[in-house]
Amino acid sequence: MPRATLHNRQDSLERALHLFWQKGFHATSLKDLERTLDMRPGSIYAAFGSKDALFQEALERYARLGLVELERTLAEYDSPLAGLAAYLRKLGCLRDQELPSRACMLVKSLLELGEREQAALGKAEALLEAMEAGFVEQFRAAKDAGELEPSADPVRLGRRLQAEVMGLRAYAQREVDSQAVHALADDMARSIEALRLS
Amino acid sequence: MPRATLHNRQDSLERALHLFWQKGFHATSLKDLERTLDMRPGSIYAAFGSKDALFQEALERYARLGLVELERTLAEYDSPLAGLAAYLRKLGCLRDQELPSRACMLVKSLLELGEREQAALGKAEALLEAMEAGFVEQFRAAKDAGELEPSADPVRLGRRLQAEVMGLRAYAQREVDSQAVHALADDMARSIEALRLS
DNA sequence: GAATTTTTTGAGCGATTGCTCAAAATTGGC
DNA sequence: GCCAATTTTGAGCAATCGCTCAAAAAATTC
Repeated sequence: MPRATLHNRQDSLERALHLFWQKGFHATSLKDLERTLDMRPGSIYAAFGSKDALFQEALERYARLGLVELERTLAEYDSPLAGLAAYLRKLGCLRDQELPSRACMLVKSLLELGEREQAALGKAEALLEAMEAGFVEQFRAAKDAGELEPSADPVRLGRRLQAEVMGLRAYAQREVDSQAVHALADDMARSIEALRLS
Repeated sequence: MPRATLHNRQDSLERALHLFWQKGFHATSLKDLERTLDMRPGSIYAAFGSKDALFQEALERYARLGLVELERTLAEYDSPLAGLAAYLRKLGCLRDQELPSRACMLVKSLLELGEREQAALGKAEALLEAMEAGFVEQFRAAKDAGELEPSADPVRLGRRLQAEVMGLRAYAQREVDSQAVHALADDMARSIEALRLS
């Protein structure tokens, strides 16, 4: 058996994710990828197939890591509602970290991609739906635990939270004071906490 | 004086806005613009200077029309809070109209543009700030009218509403049931109405 | 209708796009 | 050290990108 592979595939994917998340699909050229991955076009195509396919793999990795982060946060709290509130506050602090972008890559893709990138767009939609399903499930758990009033609708609450997260992270992309984003996340977290019965 | 101008500048700008709003900056090519405006490259450049400059003009027109729509809605209600709630519900119905996109063009631009389009990006940020300022002003009016409790902070409320609108319209871009978007907008509107004192 | 002034045209520029593929380089087994 | 297997290379393709500019077309004035 011959020549060991020079580049770690996972590591290359991570670098590509970083680049796509920062610049978006269209603004990222293959030259950019060649530079960032330190790979020549042939190697990139051998490893990932096409720019579009590489982007889709990056999207999936992004969403998987995001879901892990959500579940890790929720696991720290016995109360489902407290977990969601903590998750929102954590999102409000994303701004302080050094990340490719403060906005959600799924939302960036949802807003940027068109019919010509339908496969990737469909993937982004599906991943957003999975995120929303996670929120709904958590609200259902809160209801089962008696944290919510019996008339509460977990589907509507999950949808609302999904929209709030989208809004929070889009807002965070603006060049506003870091404190403003913290306050916004806190306001949203309080709304969740206010749902708690007595 | 010679040759009357063949194309109405305002009309061309409107068509360009339509195209940019739908496809975004990067995915819109000059060939697309030539087709949509029915103008040859030379004419486009004579009229607007560059693709970037045309995009910026389109952004400004978009924001101006959006602000007019907001103020028209608010003017229909004596109560500031009722006006904002009605505005949210109206946004929830955007989906039903035949528009270039359900998402806000300012947010699309905020998430898509990078350093290479800094002028347009800065313009999008400024226009978003103007929108937020409008919300803040409305909450201040609500407070002055005694609709809000004295401890309410119009700046935080305006920021929150801005984020909610961003989230609502990003959510509406998804291929979800139209009824879900209506329900989401209604939930947000109720939150505004719930701020009203007794 | 000739002269003047402005608009419109469209071929085509240099640069960049995503991508291909034959050749070179690199490894392990013998 | 040679062979076989696999990866990596990078010149370069066809297409498209945003854009330019000399020439053609059109409208007004006299």
